[in-house]
Amino acid sequence: MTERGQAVTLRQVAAHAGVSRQTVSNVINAPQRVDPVTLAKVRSAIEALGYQPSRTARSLATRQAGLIGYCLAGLPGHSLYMDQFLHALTEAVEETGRHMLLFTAPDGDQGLTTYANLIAQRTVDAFILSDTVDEDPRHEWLAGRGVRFASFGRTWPRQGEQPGPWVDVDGFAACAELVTRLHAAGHRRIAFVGWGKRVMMGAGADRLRGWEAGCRRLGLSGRAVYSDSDSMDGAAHAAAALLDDPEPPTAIVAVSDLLAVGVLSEVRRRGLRPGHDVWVTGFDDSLLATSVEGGLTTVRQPTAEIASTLVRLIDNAGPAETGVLLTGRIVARGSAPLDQLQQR
Amino acid sequence: MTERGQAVTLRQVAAHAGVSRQTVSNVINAPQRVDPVTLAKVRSAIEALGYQPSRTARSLATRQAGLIGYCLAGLPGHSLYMDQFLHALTEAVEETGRHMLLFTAPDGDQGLTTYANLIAQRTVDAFILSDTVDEDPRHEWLAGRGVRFASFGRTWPRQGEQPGPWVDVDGFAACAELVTRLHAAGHRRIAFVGWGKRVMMGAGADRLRGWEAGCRRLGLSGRAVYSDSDSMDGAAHAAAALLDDPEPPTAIVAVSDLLAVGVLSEVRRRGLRPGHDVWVTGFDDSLLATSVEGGLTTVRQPTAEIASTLVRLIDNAGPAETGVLLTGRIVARGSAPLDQLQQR
DNA sequence: CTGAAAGCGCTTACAG
DNA sequence: CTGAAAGCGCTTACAG
Repeated sequence: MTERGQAVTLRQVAAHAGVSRQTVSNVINAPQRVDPVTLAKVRSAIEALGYQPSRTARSLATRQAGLIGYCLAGLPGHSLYMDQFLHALTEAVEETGRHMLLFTAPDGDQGLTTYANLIAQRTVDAFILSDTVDEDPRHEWLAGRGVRFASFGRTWPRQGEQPGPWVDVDGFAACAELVTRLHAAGHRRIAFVGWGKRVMMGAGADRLRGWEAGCRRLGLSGRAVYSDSDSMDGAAHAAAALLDDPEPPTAIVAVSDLLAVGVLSEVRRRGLRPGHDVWVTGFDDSLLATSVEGGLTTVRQPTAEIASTLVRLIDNAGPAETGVLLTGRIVARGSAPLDQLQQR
Repeated sequence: MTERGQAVTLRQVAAHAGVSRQTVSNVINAPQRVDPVTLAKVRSAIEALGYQPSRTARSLATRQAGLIGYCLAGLPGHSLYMDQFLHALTEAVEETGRHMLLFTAPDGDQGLTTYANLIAQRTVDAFILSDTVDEDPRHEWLAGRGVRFASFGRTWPRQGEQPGPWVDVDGFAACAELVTRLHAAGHRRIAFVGWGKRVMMGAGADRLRGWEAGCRRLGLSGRAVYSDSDSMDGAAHAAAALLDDPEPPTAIVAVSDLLAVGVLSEVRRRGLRPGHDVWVTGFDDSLLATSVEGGLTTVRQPTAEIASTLVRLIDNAGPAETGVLLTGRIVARGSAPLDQLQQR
């Protein structure tokens, strides 16, 4: 209760309970090897004094920071989804008794310096990587020096294997399934709206290929267009090009929720009704998906599972498990009222 | 280069340089009191070995965790803006040589337990609070036990003073100015779309009152409606009510970017042109603002300044500076092409 | 200006 | 089952 109240220490608990400091430590870290009577005595002393071990002291002794590093992506506003992800990740890390250490890093190799410093100072025990891009240099760099990490997203190396453990959501499968189910609902002209070609890589390309494969399998020849920016407006223009076609699509699969909302607005502006005249789907199940009228049909990422798997992979030193591909679940809403029963 | 390469320690640097460990410490922490020759010698040893002091050991000795705690708000997707804020905050904290420690907490008093534990374990030195709500219990609780913190947002206590240091953006002034400038642009019927009454508090109420005051000052009697949910759809319905009025508004001030985008979509659906037939403004300058066609006129929060001020307040033990009210800047875009020259 | 000593608050083998 | 000893890697006064 005093200003910055002198924290209670192990020593005080020991004195209070009339045992050695050693024993107090055992009560906390290895209670099974402590006599029940002693245990109770020490525990009530801990209770009475409100003792909690100092993380710092413990870290020094155990050589474990108890902190997992996570780099916040550059300014522009990384995907809306990352918000949810970060929350789930923080919870998953906390479940293992550790905490998340947030940091920022400049782009380019400078960024690696930040990772290096964090390791050199032993500030973190491991890293979680996200916002993974094609040929991401971080993975190989970290793996090369034996730093523990797990990546949300693949680096899609042109050759060789994915360096280090990763978790990803199968965008290919999800988009292919979207096509299958739209087809089953009667659609024959199913288009795709993707990110601009320059950023059409990694997850974006994976989703595109899934849509393509879905169409091919059914003998459909849909058209794919690309938004010139990662914005609703860019997607609206892309959708306009699609809808101006003499044979316009009756369904549009968008690579993200944000783009899907842009597509929706173009559909509405033309007096067309989403979910009736034109069906529209997104990806991520971000807050936008429940924010539009009727709701946006989208692919929900298994966020909690992604997070807990990442944390598990970090501790799995062995190369037994190198990658985990999770399944996204289609959530049907008004913008594309897919038959629930047909859901596999 | 070895697996989990044994980190270099002070002792090794001392041996390498042929001085005591003490002197190495001085080179790092008080170089001015070290002989230039020794300094150079030690520094080159540090360089050669790639030494960096262990944060944990240093923390134990200095009794400073070097970590600032920040609680991630509950799931639903706190404001889009919080993303930008978190990034800026992390950078500001890093500039003082510390890092951000992220954590989650259940709602209610349970949440306070998490804060208490973090302090008891001396895991963090201080907290940054955000997502502040009316009568937020955290502030008083922390202040009461002498825990350092700074709050983004006021708690709007019904009586008494704001407990502890805070930083906020003057939503009242920004919305009043919006009204003034819309009026100067010729608008006479300026409406407001706010958050549902249940959440109409804190920042939301502040902005509403600013709009009211702006109207009153000019003798305007605008209508305020509330979205029944924090969604584009809710805002679209609210806007519909407004536009169905026999004397519909020619300008609509929305309490957030998300609601503004909902308003925009309703405007467009009616074949009205934003920025021509109806002017629309938002708040936050989130990524949505540049994502809609023509862009959304909005109020930009001085994010970097908010963040750096918070960090400064944390270290200012003295009660000299209790609160800082910053000014939001109106960013004019297509949805409400306010005269740039008129900007004060 | 430099170094020997004590200490930060724990944990980890290791005796007893 | 319990305790005395050593150590984690630094910093902080304090002699010299």
